[in-house]
Amino acid sequence: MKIYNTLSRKKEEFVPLKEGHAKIYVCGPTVYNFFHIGNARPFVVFDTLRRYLEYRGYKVDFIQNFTDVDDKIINKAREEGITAGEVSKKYIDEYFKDAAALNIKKATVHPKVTDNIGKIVEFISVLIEKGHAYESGGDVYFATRSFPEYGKLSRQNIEDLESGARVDLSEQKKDPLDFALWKARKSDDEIAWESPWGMGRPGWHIECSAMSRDNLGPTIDIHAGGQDLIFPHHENEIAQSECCNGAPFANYWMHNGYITIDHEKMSKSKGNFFMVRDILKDYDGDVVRFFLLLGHYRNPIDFSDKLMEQAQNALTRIKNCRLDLEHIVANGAPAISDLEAKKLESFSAHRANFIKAMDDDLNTADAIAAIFELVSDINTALKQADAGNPASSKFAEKARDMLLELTGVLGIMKNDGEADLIPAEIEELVEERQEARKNKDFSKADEIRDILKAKGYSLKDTPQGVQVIKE
RNA sequence: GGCGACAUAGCCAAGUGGUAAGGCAGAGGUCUGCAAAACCUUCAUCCCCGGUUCAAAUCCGGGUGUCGCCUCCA
Repeated sequence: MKIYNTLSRKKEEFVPLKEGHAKIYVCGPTVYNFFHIGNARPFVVFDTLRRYLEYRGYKVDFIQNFTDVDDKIINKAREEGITAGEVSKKYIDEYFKDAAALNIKKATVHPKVTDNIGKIVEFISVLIEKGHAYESGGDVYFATRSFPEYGKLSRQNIEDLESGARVDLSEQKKDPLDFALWKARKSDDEIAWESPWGMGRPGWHIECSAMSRDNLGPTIDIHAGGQDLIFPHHENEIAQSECCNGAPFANYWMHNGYITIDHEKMSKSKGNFFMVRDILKDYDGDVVRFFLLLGHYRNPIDFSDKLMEQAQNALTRIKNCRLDLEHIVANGAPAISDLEAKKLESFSAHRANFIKAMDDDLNTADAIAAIFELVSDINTALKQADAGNPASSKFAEKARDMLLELTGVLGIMKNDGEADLIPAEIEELVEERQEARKNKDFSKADEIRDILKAKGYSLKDTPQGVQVIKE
């Protein structure tokens, strides 16, 4: 598979450190609020990367951290009169609820900063010993100029950065480019830990370096996150890790594009954001996920109700196909026909196209197109079968399995197995309607259909009998 | 000022040298008691100007426009 590597600005063949294994670290959320659709994009995109690698037979170690100490968390705790720990615990729980709705798998490990203070302190100590960091008034700073390769990820020239840097006189840096590894406690109510430099807490960048190494070792295969993390966050991580470990930090850097509102970046500071929690009131989680995978992960996606509607309608086409197949699996003809067997064989071309697309830097848009082509072929086959001999259960089962195989890689259709059982009361009404139809009492039949609709069940009259769909 | 991305039909969106995928919406038709779904048909020459080439949406140069990073941010 080819992956676009931000480090080289090229698509490169993915060659893992160890054959058949992939070590991936994704920057996770700072847990002081529900996450918004922009935050959701990397979770969904890189979860899809993980699913795809697993589909291709890789064993994937997937680490996504929680930043559970930070100014924002401390401020939120003060506002609400609770502890920072209570704030982060709450939003970690909420993260898992929304993530589950979006069908995002749990990481292999979700390390938290507060569980790793000792390792972070040790990491910083090594940087000081090696002359890459210095203590100043209880703070510790990374000496940026001690790392000659600084700027290699973001392609920033260190002199240009210097001239553009904002000078903050309140800080005790030796150089404006230096950044904090450890922050001294400023007031007694602030959460803090002991360290060789006094009470304080880790800076933002150092945590990822420390937790990545702790879980995956000094060099990893893929480090991923949003484009806005390229500078300074990921640049700083590289500096810290490579200075400390004396080894390359990550071989591949992947960065997803932004979610925009009216073509402007969605961000918490601009206030133009939509929480996933709120979006889920109007749309299913799989629609949200599908929407995020409709475009290439490196391009921006504009979020709007209109586009969500489009995504919902498109996904419904795939879901309808699946429902139709399930109905035939249960009610189809017993024997598979030669024509059907032939059709099934031809479907493998769609699988091949799907793989080809995903192999090309995770081209989910093309992969989805392959799924739609499969859907079209299935629908056409079912249509043809209607004419003469009815579609068989076996055919429907095989076709459904392939559909679920591909949609499963993208995680766009929840596959909790069995469709919801239809209550006896509903079954009775359906029977009653069938009886009415048989007697050509169509007004009664339509009346019953309306009643069922009101109860949340819609009906389709098919050659294989009536299909009941729970909405 | 430094670095970077993008510009394809009404809308969304693939395609990086060989004559425009896929989806949504729309139009016409088939099927159906009706409905729903589905099926068939239909719907673009790729921001502008130059250049390279037998051949360019695709490469090069120059414009125009939109957006982003350089400050917490996915």
